[in-house]
Amino acid sequence: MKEYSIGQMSRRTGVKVTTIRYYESRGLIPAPARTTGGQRRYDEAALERLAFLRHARELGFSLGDIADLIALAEAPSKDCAPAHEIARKQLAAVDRRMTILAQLREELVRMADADDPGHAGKCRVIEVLGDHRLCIGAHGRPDRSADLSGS
Amino acid sequence: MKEYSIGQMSRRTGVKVTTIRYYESRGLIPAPARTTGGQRRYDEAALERLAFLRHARELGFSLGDIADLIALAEAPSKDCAPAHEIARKQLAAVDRRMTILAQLREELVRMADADDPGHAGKCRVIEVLGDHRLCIGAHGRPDRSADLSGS
DNA sequence: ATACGATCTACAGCGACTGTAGGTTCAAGA
DNA sequence: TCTTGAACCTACAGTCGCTGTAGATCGTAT
Repeated sequence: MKEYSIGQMSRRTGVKVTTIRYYESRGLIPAPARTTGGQRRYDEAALERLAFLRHARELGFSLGDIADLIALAEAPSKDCAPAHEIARKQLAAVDRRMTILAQLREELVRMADADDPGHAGKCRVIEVLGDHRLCIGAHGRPDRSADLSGS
Repeated sequence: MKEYSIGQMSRRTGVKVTTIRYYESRGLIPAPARTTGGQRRYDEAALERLAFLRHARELGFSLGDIADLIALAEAPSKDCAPAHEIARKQLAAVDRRMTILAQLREELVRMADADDPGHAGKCRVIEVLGDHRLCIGAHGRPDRSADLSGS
């Protein structure tokens, strides 16, 4: 059966070496076997778990959510409503982010090709960013608690 | 001329009180006038600056970028190429994020309405998340450095 | 005058990493 | 077999952008 060093794990999943160790320290992946010299050696299962982790992180799940998911997956079945709840929550968050990003993209486009770089003097980038009146209240919801914080 | 307490600033811009103080401590907004009792009193200009800040944050600019932008805006014109550079960088980042989010959204939708919550037993949420083979390498770029980190 | 919410400072803590220092191990080539 | 040099190890501090806490003070409406 195949064995992987932490570096190979990193290359195969795209998760940085330091981050893999961090995940281990957080209990998100089990402590792997070690060589006599103390280096980590992972098996196929560990590779899959790490890929799952990377995947879930990309989906925007917090490490806490992921831990919950893992616990759910390892618990003797039971009710999966909590898992749905987590997924739905993430979906809502993603939708929110996408909406904002779409609006923002337009403004950035306006900014980026406002005038050729090099032209000194009037600089639309700063102008547009400064002229928040154009969009204050358009995206975001002033007079309510900000939802800038992620997750 | 109107004056605003920090709480009013917060309500008007959607930036939390603590965050406003944080921005001040980071030098992103100037220290405002104070009442004899020591409470902050802001003017219209400060309100605009804060709105700008909120706006720029929503656009995905880092506080560092924003500081640069402010410096550029306050400097005696000069060359605005750096501002363009920042805007273009952000635009690229936004595009990247949107692409990823769009793909992820689909997976989340698949998960979220995989089966009605309540049905015990098989839980597609965990199943889908576990079956990362469906997407490993599809989004994200394994074998390259991960770009999970923001900004 | 009193009450009560808003504000003050200072500082610790969070999430999710990332980087550093200083040492050890492993695998491939000479 | 020996030697190199990349990869690995631990421990811990630092980053970013906030957020929360404690305990005191302020300001305004009644």
